[in-house]
Amino acid sequence: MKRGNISQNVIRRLPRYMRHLEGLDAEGVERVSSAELGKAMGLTPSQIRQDFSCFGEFGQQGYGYSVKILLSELRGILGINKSFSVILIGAGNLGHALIRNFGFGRYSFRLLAAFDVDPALIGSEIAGVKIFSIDYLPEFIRETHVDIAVLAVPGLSAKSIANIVTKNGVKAIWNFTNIELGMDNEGVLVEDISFADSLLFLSYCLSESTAEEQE
Amino acid sequence: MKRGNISQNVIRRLPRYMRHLEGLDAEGVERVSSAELGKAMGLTPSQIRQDFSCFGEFGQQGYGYSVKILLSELRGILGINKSFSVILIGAGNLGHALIRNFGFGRYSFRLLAAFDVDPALIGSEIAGVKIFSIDYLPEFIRETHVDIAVLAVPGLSAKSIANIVTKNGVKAIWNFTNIELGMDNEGVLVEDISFADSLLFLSYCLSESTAEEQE
DNA sequence: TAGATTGTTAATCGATTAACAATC
DNA sequence: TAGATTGTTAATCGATTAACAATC
Repeated sequence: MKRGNISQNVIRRLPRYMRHLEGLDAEGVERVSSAELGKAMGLTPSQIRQDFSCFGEFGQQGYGYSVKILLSELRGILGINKSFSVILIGAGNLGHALIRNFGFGRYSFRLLAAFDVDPALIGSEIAGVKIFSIDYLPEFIRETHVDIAVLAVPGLSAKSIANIVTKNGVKAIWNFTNIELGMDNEGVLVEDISFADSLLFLSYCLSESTAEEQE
Repeated sequence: MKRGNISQNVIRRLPRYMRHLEGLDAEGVERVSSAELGKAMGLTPSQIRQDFSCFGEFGQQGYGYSVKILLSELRGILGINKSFSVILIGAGNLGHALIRNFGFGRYSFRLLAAFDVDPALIGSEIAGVKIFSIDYLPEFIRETHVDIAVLAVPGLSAKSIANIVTKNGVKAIWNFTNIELGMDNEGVLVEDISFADSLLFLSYCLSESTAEEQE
């Protein structure tokens, strides 16, 4: 499987493809063409075929794609079969929401533990996930293989915790704080979820559309 | 201000510019050149100047940009001075997190009210925000101008609630559910925050980088 | 004035779309 | 076989980068 210079645009579309195909699979649909999928998702058939062809030949001329086969290929490409291990740092409201409602297991992520500074939380359990003191974090990471650390802490502690986890060998950070960690921690992958950026995009669009109405 | 065909790429960079400039402003920095800003953000000076020039001429030759002026221009462009009104639907863990920790007020969003189905929550207040029964939602929207509805409900009720809010005149939906609303509700803006898509992107990158090591 | 840096035009690069031979 | 649809190559379109005159 020789690849590595596939554009981010393509990769960011893969989870969407997967979700749509899961939907079709759940409905009992067995085959789908790039034309049908494109119509449902608002993409051109060309783009869909180009995207898939970055990774292999998953379809059949004259037939289309088998939903189940394509789904299983996409799962493989996205690394779902690797069952990456995850720890959560910060068990506040957002941390609770992630543990209880996100469903790490749905895509085979293994949520091993959560960490917090609050003595009222330490030692307790949420939906089967134990909450440890953050003091125990470095030791835990050294003793246990952790792929991904979820940062759901206040912005102020983001940088110091990012340092702790990267120093102790975590490979990736899923960053919910509004602090950009990118530059400092070379070698670690960082994926930001910025609520503010997302809402401000909406704000821009609203602002534009109301401005048009007044013209 | 004649514009309207500015690419999404540009617009999605604007909040990042704003945050960096807020940082500089807080440090007391008064001026910044596109070269300095580019270095700090990992962008080319050319791109930064191109981006800004979509909206006007905010700099001075030989000097650069006044941090305060640029910041205020960006705020204007993003619609922050319009103080858009927001309601939150779903006051579970994620809803709590948004009310308590997100800080709608920081960018002048006015969070008017929250809605939920849980009788234990209805009538209570979180950080000054009242929680109403979801039965009251249509009436509330008709009586009060609501720009943005935040959907922090379980996926199953996403579509029906999206219909309710759009029918009653809400202009935009900030969608935290894993349901894509785009196609159905024509005329309403939808911005998705998909936790799963974001984590799966990380999963892909991790998967690739571990594959490389084994070569 | 000389140096610096913008705003903008032109050049390059990459991503999307269209077309079509291959083939199920 | 005939019809349909892929995978891929070529064409187009758009976004980023480079260059430079304008000017503070």
